[in-house]
Amino acid sequence: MKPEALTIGKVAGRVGIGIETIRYYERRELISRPPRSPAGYRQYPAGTVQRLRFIRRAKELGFSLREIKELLVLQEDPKATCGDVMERARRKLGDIEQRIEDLEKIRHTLKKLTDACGGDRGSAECPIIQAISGERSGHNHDREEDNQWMK
Amino acid sequence: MKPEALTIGKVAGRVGIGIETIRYYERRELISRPPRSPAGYRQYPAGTVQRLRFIRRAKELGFSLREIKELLVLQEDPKATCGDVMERARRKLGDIEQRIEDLEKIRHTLKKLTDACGGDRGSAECPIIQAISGERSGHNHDREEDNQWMK
DNA sequence: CTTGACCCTGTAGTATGGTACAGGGCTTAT
DNA sequence: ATAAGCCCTGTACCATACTACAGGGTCAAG
Repeated sequence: MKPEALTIGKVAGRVGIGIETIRYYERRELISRPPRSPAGYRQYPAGTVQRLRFIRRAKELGFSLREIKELLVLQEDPKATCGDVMERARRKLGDIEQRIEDLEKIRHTLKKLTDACGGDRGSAECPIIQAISGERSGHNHDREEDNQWMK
Repeated sequence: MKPEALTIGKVAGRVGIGIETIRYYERRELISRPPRSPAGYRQYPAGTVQRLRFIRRAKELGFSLREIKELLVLQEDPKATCGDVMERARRKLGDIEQRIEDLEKIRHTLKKLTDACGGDRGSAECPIIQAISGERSGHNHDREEDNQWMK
């Protein structure tokens, strides 16, 4: 008896994900089709648990399943280099930094808006509503679309 | 002839969105069903253009269509106060700040990882791959799930 | 030998925010 | 009067990452 042969439920338990998720990953080809028991049950080698943890952590780093699949291919390709991996990590880093920047702009605008609002008044006169409506107090009548009001 | 009565195409053009999007917003009840011409064409009052711009800008601030609908309801409710609006804006601000924080953690980890990688070596020995795999060099064998490896 | 816990496939639904037809009807300029 | 260019409804599809059945088979304990 090998130390291997985990049922899907055991694997799910060890990784901390659902059974359906594992089958989903199989369909998405992030893990390969495991051998089957005579009854047709999936029999996973211990390595699958590692692989699924890899997937989970890569997800936490913001990689999509599609990107994780690429990473897994690289990991197993003897011709692939560390540089290939780094390139992807760097691209993702750039991605993340861009998203942070975008969110910072939003944060800034939202902060200005909430600070400008006393909380009294009716909602129609609310400076927040008015700002979103485009009635900027600085009476600049925008020249048709393409304004970047959040600045 | 009133100054009103815009066809859906004109409205879409003025706002800079697609016709299908406007019909989608109608289904989502972000805009109300406009009156129809004898032939069944939608006839929009000029206010709809403003309303759609409101929607677009609120979207830029990170509000979902569901939340925007709430905002639009507040805007039209005479009993609603500015405080109701501010509450939503503040919640969204908190949201955004949380997302920024999460992304900062990711950014930090990703930066460490890319810095640790020379670009030489095969992909299997890549420190990035190894870190995601859970083979931390600091040989701390994690006690089964619930580790926060990104710290 | 029965019961409950587990496994199987296949399909469909969730949420989000649209986009893309198909198969018609209307309008407008020539 | 005819063709281009609008408009209509209804349905299906895109991506993302699952989740939830239905309807069945299998396995282990008592």
